[in-house]
Amino acid sequence: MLEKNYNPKDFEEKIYADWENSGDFKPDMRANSDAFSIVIPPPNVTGYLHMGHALNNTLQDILVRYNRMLGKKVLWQPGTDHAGIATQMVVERNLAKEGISRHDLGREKFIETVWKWKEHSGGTITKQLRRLGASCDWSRERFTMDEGLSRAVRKIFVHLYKDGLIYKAKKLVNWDPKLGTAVSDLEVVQKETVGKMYYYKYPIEGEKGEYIHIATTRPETMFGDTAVAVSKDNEKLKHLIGKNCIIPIIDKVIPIIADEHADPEKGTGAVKITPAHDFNDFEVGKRHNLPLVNVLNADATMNENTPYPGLTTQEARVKTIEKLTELGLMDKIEDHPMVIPYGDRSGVVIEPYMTDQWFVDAPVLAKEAIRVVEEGDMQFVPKSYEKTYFEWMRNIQPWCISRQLWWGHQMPIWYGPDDTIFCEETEAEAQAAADKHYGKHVELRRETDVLDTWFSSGLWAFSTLGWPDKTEYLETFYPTSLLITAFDIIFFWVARMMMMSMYMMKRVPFKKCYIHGLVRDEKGQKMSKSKGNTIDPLDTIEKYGADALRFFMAAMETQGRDINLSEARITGYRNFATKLWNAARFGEMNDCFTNREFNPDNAKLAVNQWIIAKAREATKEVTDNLESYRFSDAANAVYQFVWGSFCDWYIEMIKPILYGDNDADKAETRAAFAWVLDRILIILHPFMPFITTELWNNTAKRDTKLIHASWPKDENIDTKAMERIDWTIDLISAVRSLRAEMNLPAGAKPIIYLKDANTQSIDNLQSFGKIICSLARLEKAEAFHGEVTPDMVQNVFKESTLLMPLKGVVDFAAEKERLQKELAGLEKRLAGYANKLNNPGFVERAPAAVVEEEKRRQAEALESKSKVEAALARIANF
RNA sequence: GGGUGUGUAGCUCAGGUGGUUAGAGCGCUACGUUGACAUCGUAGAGGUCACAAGUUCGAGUCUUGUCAUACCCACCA
Repeated sequence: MLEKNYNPKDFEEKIYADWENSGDFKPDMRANSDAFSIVIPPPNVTGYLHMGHALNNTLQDILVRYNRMLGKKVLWQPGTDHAGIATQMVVERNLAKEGISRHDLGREKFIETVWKWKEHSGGTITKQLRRLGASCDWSRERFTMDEGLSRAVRKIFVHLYKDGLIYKAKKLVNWDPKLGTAVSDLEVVQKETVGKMYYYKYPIEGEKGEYIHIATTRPETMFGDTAVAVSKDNEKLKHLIGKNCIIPIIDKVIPIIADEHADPEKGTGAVKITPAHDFNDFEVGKRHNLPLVNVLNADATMNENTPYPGLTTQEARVKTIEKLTELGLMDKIEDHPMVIPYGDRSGVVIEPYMTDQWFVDAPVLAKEAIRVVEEGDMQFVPKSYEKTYFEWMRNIQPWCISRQLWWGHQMPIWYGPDDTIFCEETEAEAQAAADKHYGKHVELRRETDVLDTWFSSGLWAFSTLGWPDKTEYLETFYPTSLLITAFDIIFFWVARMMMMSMYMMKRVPFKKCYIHGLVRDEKGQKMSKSKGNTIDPLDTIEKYGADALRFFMAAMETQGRDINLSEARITGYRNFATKLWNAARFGEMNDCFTNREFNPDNAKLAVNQWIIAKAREATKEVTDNLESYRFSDAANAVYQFVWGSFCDWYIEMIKPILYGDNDADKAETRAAFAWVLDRILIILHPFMPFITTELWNNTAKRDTKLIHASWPKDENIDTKAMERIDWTIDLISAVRSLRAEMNLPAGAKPIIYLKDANTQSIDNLQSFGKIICSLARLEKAEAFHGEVTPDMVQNVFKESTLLMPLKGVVDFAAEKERLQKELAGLEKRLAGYANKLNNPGFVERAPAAVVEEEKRRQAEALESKSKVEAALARIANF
């Protein structure tokens, strides 16, 4: 028995628990069928589900469930990411509340604390994914820091190192002074700000009263200047090339050099060169062999190479300007719009900073990753993201993978007493290598840096399947079929997975990559905690059910576009679920589910043939659209079929049969109803797994669970059966329009005569007369005479020449009088408008808006007039 | 500066290779409690498909340009 009301909270969690406990998400490894696999984009282990996850995982689950029903061996591999920086920050923040820093604890204790915290609050997001209905094989859940995955990380690291593709170098990197670590280019966000441009001058050595004028946004870095550059094409300044100038305050002599980096059009034409604190200057420095002078400490305070050790850059800037002014060297200060780099996690200004770091030779790895996409071994959906990918891959820079953090994969690097590097998978192997190298036992020191989180994420597609071991799962499911992810992660993750897999596995990590957009708020604004416009998907699920949220995501997902969250729309899809629920209850009340013996190809009644054909047509549409990743089209096809065909027409049309007394017709119709409802449950299941399962379980005793029901393919669609009822529906709609147009009272039961009907329509009228009369509320529907083709009949409907004798139903005399009165009124109004608008005084002097309004009213009245005239003409016959 | 999108009904958006009358949901108007459903039904109003030129028998769809808008990358002395 179905409950009267659709209440998803009553069954969603129960149904999920049953799937999980029965192992329904596990692939049947013995099955002799194709494999389909997806690896989940691992959410942060300590994260919470947000709308982006809801979208991402709904799309994955739809395809996973669909492919499972196709009978494939399906694996959806779940897991979480250790999220180095993010997690370390959270734990540090928690410690800070107790007044403890990580340094108080020490590295080992701190990592222990993080693990404890992970155990404690790590399961949240996976529980939330279950609530959404994600049918991942949780028995295979992995974590990027678990032993197996760590082994994979060490192995590939050593491999890359020995191939010369990982190297250590002292380079200028993006330095996050708050976190005290290097970060990659991708982790830096540029923000527009209004800053100041400082213009001042350096005295020329040995030429009293001569100066070179420079401009900078960061005067405090002048103590790190090791040259001033001028273009050799700069007519005004080129005479200074080869001379020296003096950095004021510290009175340091530096050369004036020729370099094309100095654009005569910009600033003063002369550029101070600070190789240790600017990426461009670093390159200039390399070209001219300039020394590097570091002026900052790791926490971005000034160091002892400056007159202001310990001060912040801001404080030092003020002091420097004061001093320059005092020395009479300041020219001017101007407001200057500029872009400043910030750490995307820490939110502080990122400093270019000289340190020893580890790099992956990304330009080399990118080659194969580019080639396989060019050759179509991996395809982006939508295809346009290929360009973004190529653009980035072709201009890729070495990837800085070392982080001066504690939480993460410690690099498998050991140093000997003379700093010789030993890179091995285990400490024992490193020790052995070192002992051999030195010819005696030595003490080794392990590299303290950990790896960028994305290094381990880059291995996700194969490390989760058991690599480096040769496992059955790796054999069966690699390369994975598909990756579904958001566009903002193409560079971070997709690109790195491609590089890592091409390097290590010599195969693509996934054959296709579906990229979706962002979920924004109602107004199209990006959701963010700081704006306070985030909506918790769990709240939405609580209110409307997981099915409604899922269907919303599917229905809104059109390739290449962001989704604006709309509560009204989610409500609409909850209503859709209610509608389906009630339709099922209708079936139950009419005893449709007792006899499940039914062969749809043997249906005799036209309505049943019709709905079966429609159901098959809808199935094909859903199938085709899912195959081409057109989620919205697939969702809309089910929606239209369920609401527009099944509920609006089929149920209405079978009422006379079900309430009638032809037992054979009744039996067939009941069985057909059950068959169609089953079909709906099957094709809707990937989108709304909960309600469909609940209805499946409550409408029959089944041998197969819905989640494993087989997806219908290659069916014969009887278009003839569709046309007959479609014709009938058109006729009923036409009559209904006419009734409304003629203001017929609800109780009126007129007769219609179909003018010039042909044999087909005569036949249709005879077959469906009862249905037509019932749904259009007619006394009788009869054919007129003559030959008319079906599309001409349409025109007949259109022109309203459908004959509808209404004597006795409508008082024509009164109606005529009413219409004539209305016409007279309209004519009077029209005369008024014409009078006004023909008056030059009005047109010239009245405000334009008023004239426009008057014209609009005139047009409106004209339109009404023609309608009334048409109505009068129509009833003139009676 | 380089690149990629977007601009269609009051709102939010669909509209594979050009092809009858451009669609949906919400909102709006009128009617309706007819034995699944008011979380509903019936009917209806509402569009110069941003603008301009071009290709074509035919353009929302293709080309070029303009305007508006969003995002990505790089740089900014």
